[in-house]
Amino acid sequence: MTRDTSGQVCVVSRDMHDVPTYDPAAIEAAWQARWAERRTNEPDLDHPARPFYNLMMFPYPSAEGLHVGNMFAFTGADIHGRFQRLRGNTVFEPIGFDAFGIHSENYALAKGINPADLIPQNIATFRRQLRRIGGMFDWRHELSTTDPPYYRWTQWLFLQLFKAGLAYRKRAAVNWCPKDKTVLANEQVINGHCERCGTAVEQRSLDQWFFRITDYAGRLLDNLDRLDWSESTVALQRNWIGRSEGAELVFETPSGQPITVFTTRPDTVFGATYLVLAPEHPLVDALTAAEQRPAVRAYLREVQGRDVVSRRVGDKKKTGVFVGSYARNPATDESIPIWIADYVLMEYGTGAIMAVPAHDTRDHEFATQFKLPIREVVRVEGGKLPVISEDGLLVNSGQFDGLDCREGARRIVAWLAERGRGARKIQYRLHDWCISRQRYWGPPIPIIYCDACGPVAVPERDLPVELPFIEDYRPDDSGVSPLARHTEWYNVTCPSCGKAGRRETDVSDTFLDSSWYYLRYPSTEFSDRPFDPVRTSTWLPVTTYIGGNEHAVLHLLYSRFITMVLKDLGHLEFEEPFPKLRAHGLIVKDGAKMSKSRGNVVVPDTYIQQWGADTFRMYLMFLGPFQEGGDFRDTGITGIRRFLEKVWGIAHEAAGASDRPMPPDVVTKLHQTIRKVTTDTASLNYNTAISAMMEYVNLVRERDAGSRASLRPLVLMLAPYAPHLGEELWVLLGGTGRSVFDEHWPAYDERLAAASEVEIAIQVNGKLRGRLQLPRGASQDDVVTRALQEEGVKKFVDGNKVKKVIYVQDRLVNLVV
RNA sequence: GCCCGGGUGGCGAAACCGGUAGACGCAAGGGACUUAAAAUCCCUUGGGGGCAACCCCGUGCAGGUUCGAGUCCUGCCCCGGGCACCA
Repeated sequence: MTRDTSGQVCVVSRDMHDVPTYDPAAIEAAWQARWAERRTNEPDLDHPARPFYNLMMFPYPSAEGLHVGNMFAFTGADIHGRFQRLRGNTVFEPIGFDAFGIHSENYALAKGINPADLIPQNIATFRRQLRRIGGMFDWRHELSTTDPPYYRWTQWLFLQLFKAGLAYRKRAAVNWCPKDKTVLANEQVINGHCERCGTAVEQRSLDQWFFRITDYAGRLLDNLDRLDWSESTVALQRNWIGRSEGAELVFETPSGQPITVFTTRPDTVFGATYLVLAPEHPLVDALTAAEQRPAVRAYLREVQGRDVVSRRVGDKKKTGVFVGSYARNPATDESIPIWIADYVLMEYGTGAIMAVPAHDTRDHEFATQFKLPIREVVRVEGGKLPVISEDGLLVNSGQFDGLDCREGARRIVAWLAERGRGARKIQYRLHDWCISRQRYWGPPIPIIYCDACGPVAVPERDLPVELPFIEDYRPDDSGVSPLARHTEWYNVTCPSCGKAGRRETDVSDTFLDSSWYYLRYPSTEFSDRPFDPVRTSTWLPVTTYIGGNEHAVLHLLYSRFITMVLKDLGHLEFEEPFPKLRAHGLIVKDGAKMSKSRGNVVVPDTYIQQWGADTFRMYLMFLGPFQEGGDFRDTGITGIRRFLEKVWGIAHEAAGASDRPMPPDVVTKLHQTIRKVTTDTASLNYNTAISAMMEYVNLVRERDAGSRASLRPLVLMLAPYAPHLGEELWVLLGGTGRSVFDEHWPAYDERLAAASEVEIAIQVNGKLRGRLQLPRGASQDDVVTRALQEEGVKKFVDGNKVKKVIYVQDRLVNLVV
């Protein structure tokens, strides 16, 4: 044993001679330098043999640096890329930084630094860490969403949607902190209070930009069927899009304007005993009777005083007010009262509902509270109101009595449709995408307001609209972005008429930045186009996308939407950017998500310093299944290091010795190992692939069978996991050339992987009673004969007649007596 | 409430299509080497019983299907994640 100067314990091989110390720090630094110098990770993007676009979700460069969760994700994705390269693909593995947004801005605010100064520092740290872990990144194509040459095209993207009528302005409620005088994101509102100062948050109505993603809801949903995605991610998207089948029904009112409601249960219309409008519903004013006006006004004020978040929290007491007028139930022709209540949301359906208190929990609660009539129209045996089930029969429903709910729904909608009082309707839960942020740290929305022309697009030749450096970028009480205070930036001439105009001061959502970055990577060197058509057709859509389910809805849905729009506008030839997506699991610490506020963030740097990047990479992958994640703990990291030391040792011994033939059992094990490591690596089951390599190494050592022939395939399989050691040992075992990653993944021979002897389990009545070592392919008769000679078996057969024999070739025999 | 995961030794986990439960690794205990320790190497390690060969029990719980169930079915319980006054 030796100790090096850093005090680390270094292990020498069991033979003690000629084997140098495994020093990961030195090896890793040397190979990282060689990769850069030899351009090992820079594929020819114009002439790839077999293009393989290996994409991973780019990080937000936080001030804390890469955490273990990021490392886990990037390592798993990098192994995939390196494996695919060894399989003969030309792998493009880019990396970049998602550096705009409220997180950076809030952190900068807290520290009193300008984000324009802070972010480059953070990126430098990330870059250093990403190199240190040995990712196969093509740094030529690095991008940051905060660079003007990038966000120029983010703004261009906005303009394409604007010109296509897919971007529009609408007043919408935002959270407003009256003390900090700023707009808050929903995540910044904790139980109705500002996360910073604790003041109760209010609603404010502001004009905001929206993208019409709801126009694409059906397509976004239907395409999911033909994507090769992790099931968990698909389920999350389905949920989010939230398709509901039902009907829109029309209720006449005395105002002359009918109220349309959406319902998933048109079969219950005979039980609709009142209507409820959202407080923001446009007909509220027209339908309010004179004597109810003060009460309605008071209620609207009360609702306004609440924040956007707690409005949506379900289990609270119902509030509402009667407007003083009545509507006509289209099925019964009865007059039913019209109420307003904030449990009805303007953003979903039509902002109005027919209340069926007998068959909806919320309506039932409301009706009970305000003493409104409850009429049962669905009967279920033994059911107690409110009955929600669709497995019942209609009652109190005129000519539809006795029908089951589903059939009743069809007939009732058809009947109402005939009389112009309703129609079938598919409703989605998805809302249009609000992209405005009344903030500083984002790309300015490229619009100029002109009193004569209205909102005018900034001409594309004038892009980017650069984000000006503003010393004091704190939000103020105007409710608009601090950009408005920069007067020379703010005041411009209208590009259309030349008169005085004003710039849009909102910046766009950071999810817009990340909705197209994968299109940019292969084309970063082109300054005059967002993505080059040839490069794009060569490299896109993305071959494999690996990322976490925290982005299952927003990022992945927005990216799909933007790609569809670009296809419809003729800029792309495909409409799904990520045909294959794999979600990795979450790395937690002590059972909880890592977060700064919990104080359980694990910083990888010290581990890498102590153990080396190769050991740490493999340890993260050995923790559990990549697609499930797990709890981070550092016990056991030593096991991986010991494994790499063993490989190091036998490789050095083999390199110094003359070659000798492999024993037959080692040959068998080698082919079995190649088979298992190949399938497991391909399917991202990295933990079991590593186990298989360990088993192989254990056997090679036990049988003293280290040789070039037995170790070269191992080194090739190990290389994606421990790339620096892979390179080093490849050279040691006689490899020449630029890199081990220019070599070929080892092949296995199915015949050689078949062991000549197998162990067969003997069961009596399904219970294990013995085992037999037999040559592969033994016949049933032979096995049964041999089995019956076994003492342990005889005892349980006990002279009884064997009634039935179940034989599974080379595995098991079961004697039923 | 709805939608996904998951529940297996002291711990992280394996187990092809229903076919020998616990591979691989950690930790722990014992031994070898050493003046000693570390490292390394060897052995033991799901629970219970037995001198032993062996036997019984065991994959969240209760049933079921099957020659055979961690795996399939029915009904529950618990944990993690997502959505949620969505009509």
